[in-house]
Amino acid sequence: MGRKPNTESRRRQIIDALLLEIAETGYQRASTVSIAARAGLAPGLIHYHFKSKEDILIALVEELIAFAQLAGAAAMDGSPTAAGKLAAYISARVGFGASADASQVKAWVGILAEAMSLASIRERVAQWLAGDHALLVQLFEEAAGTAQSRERASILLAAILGSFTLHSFALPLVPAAYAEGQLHAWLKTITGPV
Amino acid sequence: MGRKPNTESRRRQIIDALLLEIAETGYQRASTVSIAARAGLAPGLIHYHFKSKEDILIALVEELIAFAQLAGAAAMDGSPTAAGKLAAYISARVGFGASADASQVKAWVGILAEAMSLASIRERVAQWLAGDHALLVQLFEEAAGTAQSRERASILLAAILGSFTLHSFALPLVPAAYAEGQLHAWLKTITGPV
Amino acid sequence: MGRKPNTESRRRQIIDALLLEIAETGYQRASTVSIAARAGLAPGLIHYHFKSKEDILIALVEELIAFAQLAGAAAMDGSPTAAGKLAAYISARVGFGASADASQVKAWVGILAEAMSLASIRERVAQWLAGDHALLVQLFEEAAGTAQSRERASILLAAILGSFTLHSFALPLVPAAYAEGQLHAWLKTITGPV
Amino acid sequence: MGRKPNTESRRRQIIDALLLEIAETGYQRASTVSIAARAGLAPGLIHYHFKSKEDILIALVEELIAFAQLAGAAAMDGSPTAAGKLAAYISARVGFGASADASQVKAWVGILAEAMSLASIRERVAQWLAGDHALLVQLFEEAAGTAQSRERASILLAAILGSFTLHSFALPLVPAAYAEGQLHAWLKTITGPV
DNA sequence: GATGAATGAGGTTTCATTCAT
DNA sequence: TATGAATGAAACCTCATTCAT
Repeated sequence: MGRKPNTESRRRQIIDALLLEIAETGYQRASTVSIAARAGLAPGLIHYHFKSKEDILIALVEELIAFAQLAGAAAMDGSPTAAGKLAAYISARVGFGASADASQVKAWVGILAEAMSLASIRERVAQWLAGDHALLVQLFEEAAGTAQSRERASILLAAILGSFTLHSFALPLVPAAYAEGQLHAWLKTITGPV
Repeated sequence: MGRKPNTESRRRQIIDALLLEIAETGYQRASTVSIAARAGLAPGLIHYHFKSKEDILIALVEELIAFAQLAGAAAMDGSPTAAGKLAAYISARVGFGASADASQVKAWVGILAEAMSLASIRERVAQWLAGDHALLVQLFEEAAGTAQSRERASILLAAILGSFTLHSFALPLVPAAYAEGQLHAWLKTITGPV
Repeated sequence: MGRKPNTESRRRQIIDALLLEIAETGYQRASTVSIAARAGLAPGLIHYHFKSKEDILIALVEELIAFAQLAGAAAMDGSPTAAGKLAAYISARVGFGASADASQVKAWVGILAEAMSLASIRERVAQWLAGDHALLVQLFEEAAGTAQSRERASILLAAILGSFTLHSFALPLVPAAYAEGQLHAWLKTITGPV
Repeated sequence: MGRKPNTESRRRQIIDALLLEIAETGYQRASTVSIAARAGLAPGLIHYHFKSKEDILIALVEELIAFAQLAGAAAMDGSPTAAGKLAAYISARVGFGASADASQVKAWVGILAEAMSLASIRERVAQWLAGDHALLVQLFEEAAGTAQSRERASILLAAILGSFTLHSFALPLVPAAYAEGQLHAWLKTITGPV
């Protein structure tokens, strides 16, 4: 007796709607009403399932981070060597365009922007970036020695983040899948051929 | 009779105030009142000198682009070779920390974010990026042949943009001036030693 | 077959929860959800047992009035004289701190406040006050003659109500059980020693 | 040149409007829109002159307290003796009905109610009550010795507060100006005839 | 040019009440 | 009876823009 809880599916609906809204218009321009409309829900329902608009964003960020981490871990598991793991990491991060969702990339750009002014988001994203950075530093050390491993990890992270931004601009003369190829080529200059 | 026009200095005051506001809280959270307060002006003056809030942002973007182009041109002028010009371009873009203002970098990140949802800004920034991209393509062709020049120009742009974003997070373990060194090193693997 | 009705106990649960909510945050700030939570019930149950939120308040007021009347009647029954009944009435009303619940006093203050703007509550409370006032007038007439009996009944009622309010502020320098002693002393100046 | 500030008169308009709203419907039921309407102002103007709705209430409380303190001080100044000051204090507080505004009394009842749940108001009112209490204690000590001075100050304060509440109910059989007479009579039983 | 008040649309959030299960 | 989701009407507040002086 009693009604079956459906909070989980509703939360997913709302989070997905926010992702699309961010991809199209950005977090600030996404109103709770527009989010509800896109999710096909009544406006008041948003705040039944989430404490605040910011809370939805936090949930979305958690989900995207979890997704990225799973994808990265799965890709790296296939390679026994540090150099191979680095290559796998690159492919997992910038190998979009084929399977991965274009909206997700755009949403990431919007989230990185929001992180500049929203402390809760900034901290969570910074924590994630720091974790990835530490992982990359370790892999570079194993694959190419201690020297410059922190610098290399940094420029790799920067190039990945920047490729998201550049991708969002959809410049006509920027080739479709340049990032993966270029980063693999750069990696080889450091670790040698796989 | 009449007072001497001070529109130019007032506009500069307002634009500068917006830059700081964007760097600290983002464009959307910067209100016209807060911009005026930071500029030390009365709120009503904002719309006397600018048609709208968006107009201030456009003016700021124009100024930042002009500044970047001047800096880039000045740096590249010193080198006769294409490889040298590429190196100079890199230094001009990511050699911040020493001279350039940290607020400017943060403001760029905020502007890139705003470009995602504000058409006028997106178009202007896209045009600028496209121009730089074309320039880089040409330099890579001169310095290293036709093959992959568009890909190389793209990853370079991405790395530069991403280093702005990463810089804004101020992660503790990211070295201070990694970008210039790493990008120069990468450049040498393509153009050979200068 | 069927379940045994538990409406009465459910109603009591809800009414008790409202009392605590009013004592802590006031009637307006008490939401039906928070009342349900405090009662340990599902939100939907509130409106199964009560037509509206106001209805719960009305029920609570009825209960508190009934409680006060019972206490008063019981106390006065022990005294054969009018002066004794007045003394007993005073003790029944302001002799809190010992047995009576501090929450009840706070709730009364909140209810008196709500009576200012909620007609249904105002009328019920006014009716009760009028009844007590009439009773006090009669007792004062019996105990000290007709003159000023209405005035005396009024100031006594006022002092009792005000002591509730003052009690809620919990001022450090207000003694714990001043009201009973002072009102008894005042009473003696009118009726003479018991 | 430039527009003349009129914030002071606007703030007064808004505060006065809130007083009437509280007297008629209570603080919680007074919406910012209804306050603005009563003041004859546009809704948005409320938040130009006040940070929040609570802020208006705080300003109103400050004004009412200042008014009460002035009235009390003025009245007490006329009497050289402690007993006379006590009598003057009583008249200043409960001598309403003739000149003083009935709305003010009702507003006080609403404010005392709000103090139960709004910390900022509670603290300010408590501070005021504590101040008056201390003053009364001192006067009672001068006029009638140390014994019970705190108890007497307390019951006097309670009777005053309660007479406000009772006044708001406008019970038909409660005489118009009972409080002043009864409290003066009570005072004489303590200090002796003036 | 300059000032600071005024406007009103729109945003997020709360919540009493209803309803499907 | 009971559950918990759903609804939609406010509520408070923000703010770009306009206007009177």
